[in-house]
Amino acid sequence: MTARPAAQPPERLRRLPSRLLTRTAAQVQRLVAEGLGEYRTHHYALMAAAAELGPASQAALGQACGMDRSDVVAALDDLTARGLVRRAPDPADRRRNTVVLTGDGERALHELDARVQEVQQRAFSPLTPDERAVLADLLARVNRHHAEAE
Amino acid sequence: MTARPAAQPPERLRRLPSRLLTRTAAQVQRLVAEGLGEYRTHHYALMAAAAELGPASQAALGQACGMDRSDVVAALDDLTARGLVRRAPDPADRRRNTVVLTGDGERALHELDARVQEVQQRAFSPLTPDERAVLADLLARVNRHHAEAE
DNA sequence: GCCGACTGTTGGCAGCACCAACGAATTCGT
DNA sequence: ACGAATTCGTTGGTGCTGCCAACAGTCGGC
Repeated sequence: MTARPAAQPPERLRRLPSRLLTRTAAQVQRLVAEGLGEYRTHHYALMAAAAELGPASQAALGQACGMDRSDVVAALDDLTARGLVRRAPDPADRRRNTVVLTGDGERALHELDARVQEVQQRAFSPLTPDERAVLADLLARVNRHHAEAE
Repeated sequence: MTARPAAQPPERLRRLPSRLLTRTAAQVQRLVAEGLGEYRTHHYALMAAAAELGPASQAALGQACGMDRSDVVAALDDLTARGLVRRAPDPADRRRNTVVLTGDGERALHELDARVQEVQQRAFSPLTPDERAVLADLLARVNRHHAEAE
């Protein structure tokens, strides 16, 4: 070993809040992905939305999850293929598909809920409960500020 | 207008710290990307590393920026094509390329520094300076925790 | 001198976030 | 009532970021 210079990130990057934010998000996202196993975040988001909204159109689900219509299609294709969700044309508005969670879908969602909660613990384990709350609050305010501006 | 149901995200997602983190990061990242204009974050990171490390190998730059060797190659290809960086074989170790910032590169970096700083202001504008410091500290601790575990 | 490790390079993949266009269906404006 | 504008699902792309595998050339330790 030739006495590595420690390879510290450049000063400008180390002090850059946006970088800290995106890199930490990437680390946590990686943990989440591992926790979700065979599912993607899109799958979990849509199942959660379907469970809470009840029968809803794809557009409604997409809007609730903040995802693009085309990505909703792809994710629902996966979920229907696994029998976790049913897509049926809405008789009241034939443009729409009514999406509902199947029994298997509900079971899968509960399972994922557990896995996701477990990951939250590990992801933010360096912080006390109070600190986690502070972090969530600060992030929520930043998030909201940028979301409000459409 | 037909009284939109507000399309609030599902409860489970709204309360999910990891989601808050990743979505906020995405919002901020978008601002950064706009601020960087014709450059990517990789470009800025590498130029910053090159400026602070002085003449260095691609491997050293990549390690400093936490990016993959292959991505370093691609980004440096862009930067050399724009004349912002020079790649020369290291006579002391012919495996390596010595990378240095050109005059144009330094000027471009200064310009980007300014743009990036301006973006930080806008990105975290809902927070007071104290709160920004708290946020940075919390993120840094989470970040460090996951980084230490290799 | 050999073998293992490192370097740059190529080429690939996955996830997430987008965007454009299209046909079918519905709603709005008048 | 009827044409225009809008909505919905779908298809098929794009870009950025973060990876990984393989390979040839080079170097270091033994």
